[in-house]
Amino acid sequence: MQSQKQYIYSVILHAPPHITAAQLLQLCRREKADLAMGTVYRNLSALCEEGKLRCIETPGIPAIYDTTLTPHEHIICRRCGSVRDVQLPFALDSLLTEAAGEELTDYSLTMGCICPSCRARAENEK
Amino acid sequence: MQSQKQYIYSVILHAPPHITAAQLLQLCRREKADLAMGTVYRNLSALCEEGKLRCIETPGIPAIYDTTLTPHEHIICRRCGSVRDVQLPFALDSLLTEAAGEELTDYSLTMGCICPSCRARAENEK
DNA sequence: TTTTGTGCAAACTATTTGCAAACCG
DNA sequence: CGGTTTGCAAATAGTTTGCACAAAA
Repeated sequence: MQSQKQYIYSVILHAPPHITAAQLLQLCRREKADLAMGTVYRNLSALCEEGKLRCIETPGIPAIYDTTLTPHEHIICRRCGSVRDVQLPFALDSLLTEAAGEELTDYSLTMGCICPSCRARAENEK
Repeated sequence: MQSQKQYIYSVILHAPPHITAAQLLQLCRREKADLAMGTVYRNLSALCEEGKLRCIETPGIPAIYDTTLTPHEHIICRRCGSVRDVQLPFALDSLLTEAAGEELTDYSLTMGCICPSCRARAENEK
């Protein structure tokens, strides 16, 4: 039998580009009804450590797993929760390292917005 | 009797500049043994909404409350958890807004490092 | 007396972990 | 057989909330 890790990886590759562990579990369970939450988390962590996934942790909301490995940041709609990639036209980590005056082990950045469609909906409701 | 909110505010003003709700509770309980955790959280939230405090939420670690209101970012030692302010020599929010191409409601940034004293300690243990 | 604040305990959410059974080589 | 992976359930951590009572206005 195919390992759950491989299976989970194949599912996430064909899923929307930003997905939470719970959403992924739901997707997987369509085919494998007895897949356990713990297994999903364990394997997602493993895949992150292998460098096959990125995990975006943002305060207050569930972690989002991302299959895009090239450097980019994220903007999330505070109303509907949708996530969009943002390419910065400069090397943020160098700027931060310089400003901090010491080596960084990591940094975490998330931007918040009200996305265009939520904004439009809000307009309509006025 | 003085409201707990005023009391909590006065304690945090004289406490170390970055403090968690749990640490603050401990401090407060030296004088007021029956202060409740829920009360601390409720009043810290209220003080934040009044703009008297900033709350720095970072994935994986308890929120840190900060009495410094001028714009700055934070770097945290991944080994000992100590927090230090970092002044950026540029306006990050403008850069981010421009890169995102839309208005931001907020952004959250935290840098991680191994602080000098932890680094020194690690050297010694080699 | 109507509103507001408080202590307590329980609830909540996302994630992690211990363990025994299942699987794989 | 012996190490690894899984499902399950319980544990964890930080924070929030419901509620009955106390305080204040």
